[in-house]
Amino acid sequence: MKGERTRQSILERAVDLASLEGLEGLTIGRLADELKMSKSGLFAHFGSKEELQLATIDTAAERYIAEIFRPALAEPRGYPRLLAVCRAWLSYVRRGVFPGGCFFAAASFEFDSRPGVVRDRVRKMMDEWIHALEKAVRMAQDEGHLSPDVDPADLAFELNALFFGANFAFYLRNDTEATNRAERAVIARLEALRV
Amino acid sequence: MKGERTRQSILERAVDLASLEGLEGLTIGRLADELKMSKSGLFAHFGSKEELQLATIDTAAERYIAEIFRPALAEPRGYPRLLAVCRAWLSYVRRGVFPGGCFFAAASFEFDSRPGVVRDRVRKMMDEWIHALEKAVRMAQDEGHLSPDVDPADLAFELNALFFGANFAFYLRNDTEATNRAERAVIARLEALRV
DNA sequence: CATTAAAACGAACGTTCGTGCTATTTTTCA
DNA sequence: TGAAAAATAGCACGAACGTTCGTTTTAATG
Repeated sequence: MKGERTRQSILERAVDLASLEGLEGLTIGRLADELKMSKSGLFAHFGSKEELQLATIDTAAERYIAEIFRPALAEPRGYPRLLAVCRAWLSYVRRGVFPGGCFFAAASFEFDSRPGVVRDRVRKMMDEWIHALEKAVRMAQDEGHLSPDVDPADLAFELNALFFGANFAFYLRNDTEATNRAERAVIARLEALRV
Repeated sequence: MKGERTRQSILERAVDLASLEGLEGLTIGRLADELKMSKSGLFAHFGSKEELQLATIDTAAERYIAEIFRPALAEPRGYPRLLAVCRAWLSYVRRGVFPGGCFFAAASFEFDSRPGVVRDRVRKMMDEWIHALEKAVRMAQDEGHLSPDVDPADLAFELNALFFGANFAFYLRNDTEATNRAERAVIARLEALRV
């Protein structure tokens, strides 16, 4: 009972720290210090650093879903919901939901060439994300809101690229216009496909 | 004399290693092992890990420029050269010029929220890259090949996003269609702006 | 060929990493 | 309230980290 609460608070911190320092730069000692716990006490919750990393990814996924999907599901399916997902993504960058920028963009580039269970988990999450985007596109087509000619996988690829590009320009280049550029591009692309 | 040659071979290895493990994951001991050198002998070339990281970034930049710009400069300025840069970028992903995927995409996401001279160097390089892209766009406009209505910064943002998106899909998701999707999107966007 | 400077080495420093024990404290529940 | 269980702390470990040092090997030069 108590353990579960502690575990959750450890993971919330771990997510923030990992978004700043990377999943590999995430360190048990530093995490314990920040939480005023002993290394071993914290460690006991996970049994290995790898398990901590996996649990951190899962916790970040919950935050991601809560920020991106939950609000969009309130919109009617089809074009409005698709647009809501896009807007939610850009708002999530602007608001700095993760202090070091999108957790999954960072983890994706950190682990894209590092075989192992951590990479597998990141990849699984990103596969699900892209498939969810494709599904949103397909629904907009099914509702007759969007041209049936566009390949959902292609459009999902493009939208995701604009999101990651906004994250890059915003956090590395401090381009305060980044999310606006991305939003204009998204809307132009979607409006052109609207039927 | 000899030292300069050694230094260069160290840096070439360092670039490859850093593209796989990250600039922070790049380790002097591991690098020395791979090159069958002593840690201290290698270390003496740089004086600190930070200096090694900076030199590694510069070496990666040379490879980047050689792969992306050099071939494009052979094309006539304007639309052909702009398109050549885009094609060069996607080819550079497909051919795995860096074994762990684009060095600068990885470094950008690794250091986007980590103040310090390393971040500053990565940012400087990426600023130059984006400005070069904007310049290519502006030249295409000046030549009368591309609509003057589009903001070069906006278009450069979009193109770069598609490149990074291709790198992401190719290396993390093993989407072999990634570079084709990106190429289709690039061409569709540019053709629509052609005058 | 001898001299000198440059380059590489091996050993050690203090620190931090992840992990394994054992003991102690805190929480839970009959 | 007291026994059992869960959670946390303390301490130690071997390995790896970046870095420093004095020494030895190699290369360049008169």
